[in-house]
Amino acid sequence: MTAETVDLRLTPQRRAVLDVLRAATDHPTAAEVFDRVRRVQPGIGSATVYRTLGRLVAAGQALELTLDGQPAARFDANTERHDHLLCQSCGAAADIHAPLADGLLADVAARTGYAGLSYDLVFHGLCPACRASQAPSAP
Amino acid sequence: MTAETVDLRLTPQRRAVLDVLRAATDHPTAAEVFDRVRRVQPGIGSATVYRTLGRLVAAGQALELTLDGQPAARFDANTERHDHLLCQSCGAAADIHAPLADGLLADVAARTGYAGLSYDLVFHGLCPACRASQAPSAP
DNA sequence: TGCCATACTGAGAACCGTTCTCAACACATC
DNA sequence: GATGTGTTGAGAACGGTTCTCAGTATGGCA
Repeated sequence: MTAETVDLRLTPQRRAVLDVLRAATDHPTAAEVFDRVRRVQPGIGSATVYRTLGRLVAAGQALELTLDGQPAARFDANTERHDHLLCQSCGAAADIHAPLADGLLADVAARTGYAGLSYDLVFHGLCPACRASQAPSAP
Repeated sequence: MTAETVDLRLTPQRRAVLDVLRAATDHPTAAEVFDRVRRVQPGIGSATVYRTLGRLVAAGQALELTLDGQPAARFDANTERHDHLLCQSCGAAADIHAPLADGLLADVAARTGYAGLSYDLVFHGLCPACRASQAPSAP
């Protein structure tokens, strides 16, 4: 099935949420998605946005990320296998590819007896902009 | 400093929270910690438990984990570098060591310009018990 | 075209985990 | 004992999310 062939009725509200998510590169929270969707669908309610995000995640059309220390979930329309990089200072979240060593997943499965293993890998650090702004200046 | 030398006054309430956390192997939520602490300190309030957990995390005496799809944070008194394994069916969380390939962190830092990188690695799968209970039985 | 069953919507209440506020208390120091 | 500081417990408040429900839109069918 193509990315368009969602297993749910594609109402204008749902299309708007999907469009906002696909246009976003900053891993918006549900509240941010709601905000952006309201610009094109002013009458939409927050329940609809939450419901739609949940459906999209369930249908594999979006990913939900819960990042340490952040109360609100973030959403990502990039459903390709990828990892995340999080700035501890400004909270920015970026996508990155940092595949695990070959065999690590199989090794973990063999050691633990778990089946159908997948993983989430999140890097934490200080982004270049925050490094620059926090660098100690000469006195 | 030793594990006992916490940078805060060690009141009976704080000791009880720390004891509960150290005795736990199941990554309890704050509510679960509260529940267990109340068995030994019946008068303790939830605010004290949340405050203490926050202090312990800030002091490096405990780790806070926020796991995808679970609204409540979980706590872990094992502050050694380790990863986690999460059962998608029963929600059990286990500790595991699955170190990243040498140089991956440096590679990510070099590629992205981020500094002071650390990471969280969480595996998802079906634990042996859930596998057994969900195995299709012959008709 | 009209009817029906079903799915979807928006508003707001409810819920849950967490944090805040504040008066009372405990403790160390003098 | 007086003082200052940090801690406590109760409960209110908060933010994010889900639930409820009446109204509406949609698709299938005759």
